[in-house]
Amino acid sequence: MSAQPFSTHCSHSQHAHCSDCRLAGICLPISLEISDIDRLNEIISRGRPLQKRDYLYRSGDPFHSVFALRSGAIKTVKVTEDGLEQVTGFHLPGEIIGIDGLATNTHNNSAVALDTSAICEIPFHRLEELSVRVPSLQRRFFQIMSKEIAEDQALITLISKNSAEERIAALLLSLSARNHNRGLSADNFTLPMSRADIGNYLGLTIETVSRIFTRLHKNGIILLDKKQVTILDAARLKTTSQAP
Amino acid sequence: MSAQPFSTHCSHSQHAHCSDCRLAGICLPISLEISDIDRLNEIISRGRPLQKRDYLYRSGDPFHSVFALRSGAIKTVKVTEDGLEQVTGFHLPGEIIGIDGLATNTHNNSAVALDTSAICEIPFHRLEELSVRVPSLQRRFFQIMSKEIAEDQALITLISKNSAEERIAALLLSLSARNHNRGLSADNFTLPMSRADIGNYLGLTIETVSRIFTRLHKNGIILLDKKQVTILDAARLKTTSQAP
DNA sequence: CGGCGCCTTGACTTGCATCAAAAGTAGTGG
DNA sequence: CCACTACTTTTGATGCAAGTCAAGGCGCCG
Repeated sequence: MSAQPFSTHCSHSQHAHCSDCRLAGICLPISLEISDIDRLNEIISRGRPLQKRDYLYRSGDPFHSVFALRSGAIKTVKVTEDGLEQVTGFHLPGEIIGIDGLATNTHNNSAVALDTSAICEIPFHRLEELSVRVPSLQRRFFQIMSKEIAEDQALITLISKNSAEERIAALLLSLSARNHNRGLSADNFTLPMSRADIGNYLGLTIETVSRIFTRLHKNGIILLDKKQVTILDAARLKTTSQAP
Repeated sequence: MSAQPFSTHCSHSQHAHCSDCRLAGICLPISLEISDIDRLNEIISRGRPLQKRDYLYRSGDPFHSVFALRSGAIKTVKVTEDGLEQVTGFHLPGEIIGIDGLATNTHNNSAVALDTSAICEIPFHRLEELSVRVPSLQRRFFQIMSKEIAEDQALITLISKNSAEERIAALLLSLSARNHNRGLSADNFTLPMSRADIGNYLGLTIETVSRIFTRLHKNGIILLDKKQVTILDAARLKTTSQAP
């Protein structure tokens, strides 16, 4: 379609190829052969970027695709019967979103952009076809689902067994590790979400979140300017994340 | 092997057939054709019952089967790095346990009998083979996995947004509904788990669990004798389970 | 009978929520 | 570019739900 060369490394490009993507090492193509990556690439469509607050999908939407996040950040949200929102996860580039709709053919979460976000859309029926020929892709899929379960269970444990300070320290460490995993700085990154989102996710009020941040700051463990976090003492952050 | 006829309805029998099982309507065979149930039945093995406190599998065990609970009750437990236990679910007859090991080929939860429990073991590689010929079985499997995700997310919401009283009321209603679904009384049942298990599951201390039970009792909402629960006022239990 | 789990009850403490208000930041339009 | 409004974050003061500590009851089994 475009004369733009495939070799671009701009993560917002709508014309990249999976094998060129900076995130190939952590995204869906993990452990695929080059030729399989080509086939995967063919079924992926790259739409326009989402703006902050845009929905990628809404609870109740019919399920026909899963999505890979190329840049930006996404939160997934579950709305309860009584209208409360529960943030169930924050998603960074290289992560796969949307398998939640697989069973019922309907998404039962909503996914919202926290920032301008570039997305790869992967039609699920094509992925299923491809899975038949590429067993490692099928396995990769089960991995993603059960990673979701493991993360949810880790969050249950975090919320029910840890103090406010421990929960926030754990979240910072998780974001740090995931940034590091993407080849970015482990000690210096931007929080893509609001304090309200953090509070909602961790079962705390926004006031408590704020107070804990200033406490961590005063203790010389982190530096905090607006949404920019610098981890000054990762070791101490680790210890404060652990239950006594 | 045995001369015992297949028509037995005793749930502890090691010689039942899926199509005879009282739980056929809610267990794995849901929506299968008779002939498919036969094929499913052939790959299921029914071992001796587990005794209270016996492990069905332990975290770290190699994954080769999923299990259907025929009678009794099972809790699933996740052990964190720092050695704390988190109860992640209670499982009643007709429910499927053990898919958590699918991705890594290793169970990352443990499953413990809360009571004498009869189990059907379903070797996963045989199930996969059968799935190829029986698409509805494959779909059923995805359903089970994503039901697990939905339940975990519901628990996250419950713990992070609801008071102690609301959490316990919600648990009682869940147990009630699941009993009813099995054709048993919705208003009168036995708690298979200890107060400590309930507290662990809901993120509460055992003292709080006990106090809430006596409060619900004093308010005339439930009757409680040891582990025997009678729901006197289901409507009021429902309202106390909801956030204000 | 005595010892050991499990559960209940009471008195006290505390971490976090709530309420309230100010300070900081962003978005909009004249 | 600044003024105006609206949202987000911080900070402080106060109250309460649930945790902690401690003691006693009850059923169970050797």
